[in-house]
Amino acid sequence: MDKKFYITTAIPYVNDAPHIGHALEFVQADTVARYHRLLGEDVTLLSGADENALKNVRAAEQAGIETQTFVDKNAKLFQNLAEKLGVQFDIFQKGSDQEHHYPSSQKLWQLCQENGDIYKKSYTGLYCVGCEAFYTPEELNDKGECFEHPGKKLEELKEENYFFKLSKYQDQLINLIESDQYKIIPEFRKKEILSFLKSGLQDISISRTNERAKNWGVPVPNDPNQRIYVWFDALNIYQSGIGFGWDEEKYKKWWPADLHVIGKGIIRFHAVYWPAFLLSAKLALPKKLFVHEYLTVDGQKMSKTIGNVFDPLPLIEKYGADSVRYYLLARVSPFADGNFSAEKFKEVYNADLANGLGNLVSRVAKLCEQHNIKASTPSNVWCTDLEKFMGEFKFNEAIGVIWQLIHEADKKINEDKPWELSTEQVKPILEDLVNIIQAIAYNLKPFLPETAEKITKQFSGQIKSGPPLFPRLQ
RNA sequence: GCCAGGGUAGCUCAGUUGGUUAGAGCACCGGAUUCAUAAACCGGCGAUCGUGGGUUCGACCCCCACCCCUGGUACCA
Repeated sequence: MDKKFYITTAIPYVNDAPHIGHALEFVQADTVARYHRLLGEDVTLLSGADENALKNVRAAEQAGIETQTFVDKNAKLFQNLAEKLGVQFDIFQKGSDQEHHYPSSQKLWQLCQENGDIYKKSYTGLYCVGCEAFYTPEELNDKGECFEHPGKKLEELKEENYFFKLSKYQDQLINLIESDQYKIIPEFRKKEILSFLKSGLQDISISRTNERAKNWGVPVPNDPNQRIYVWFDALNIYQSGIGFGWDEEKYKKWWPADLHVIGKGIIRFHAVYWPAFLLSAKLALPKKLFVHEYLTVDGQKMSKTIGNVFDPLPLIEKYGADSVRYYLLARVSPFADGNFSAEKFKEVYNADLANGLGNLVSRVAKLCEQHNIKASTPSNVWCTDLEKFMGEFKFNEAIGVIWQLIHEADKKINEDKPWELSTEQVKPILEDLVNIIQAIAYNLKPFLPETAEKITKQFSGQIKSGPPLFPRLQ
């Protein structure tokens, strides 16, 4: 039996189309998944759609269509983006899936309930009728009004909800995270969560009335008047997608998750709420949480009001999935906000892909063609330190190691000047270069799968020159 | 306000336990070359290391103050 590796992306809200930030996360997760497949592990990559959020209901209302139709349509946009990026989701679990996800989430609820961690309590908060949402005082302007509806007074509203005893798990969580039994990467995020945990936890509300939820979402077991609050069921997509509550065999095989990949904005839900729910239900905890940062566009945060939300699809159409993957993996730090700009993209494309990788492959292929070189069987070994960097999620450094090979090969060609030599003299030199190219192709597989495949094909059997992998842009 | 992490060449970043002229890639300029996508290779330009003090024989690296940026500071109901 191969070792299993279960990895997930975050489950995005589907109240809008995906943007370049989603592409970043998809590509990171896919790269890790592909890498583990190459290590010979049995891998499942799950993504999905958080469809039960009230945001979706409102967005559907605005669009004037049924909520279900709306989320189905948007979920497809995310799946389409993944496909266009060469990202292979083995499972895409929808939150509105009544056949599997509903009973699964209700099961989680019941397990927590059996353990005595769910209780009813009334919640009092400031409610904006216009937004149909509660706000905390900090979220309001200096007049105490919400920003969407200035001039409108907020109501103090009271509502009975089910609460989860988060406070009960404070010490256990601190221990689990401190000891890395649930490992949070990078370290500064771990510290941030620990300081949050140590500041003391309050219980959280995990249900809404039907009225507030607009009758949308997973019903609370044995209470027809309430729906499960979206975070409780959205997190459970990680389990409902692999059989929890509907296929125990499957669930047993894959759970716990070996890795959750998420953005910094939702770390609390994944580092605190999620493990607490699982502890309460007496289920195994995920092993690792990798937290990436955000992308800015032209140095600014993406926002609808600024109007700079960047759609990656046209970019993929024009330059190919691997060009976009390369930028996101090699030129965006995994642990710091990265920037995306069209100029920078073009610069990187020309310097690294066209002039670097593409040109090296072209020149070696041509020389091999001229001297009738046949490729030997590739040896498929990882570059020095690549495994180390991958273990630390340093995709940019891992790729840097591959590019080191490219530069060395280019340098060697210039020194050896194979074009001045006879076929007999040049043969060992070219064979050496072919080995290097094959090594580059193999190491590229997790990052640029399509390109790796092309090179592997070109450098097997009789080697011939071909069209440029990455045509230079003017 | 408090907590955490940052401010190093035009841009993105490296800089080990403080120690000779602070590094790399990209961009830019020049040389040389042709196997290659006017690509590769070689060389050059380019940093008072946020500011002001201090410790030390010696600090980008330690201490103090200040300025600026980012994230967190929860029933995101």
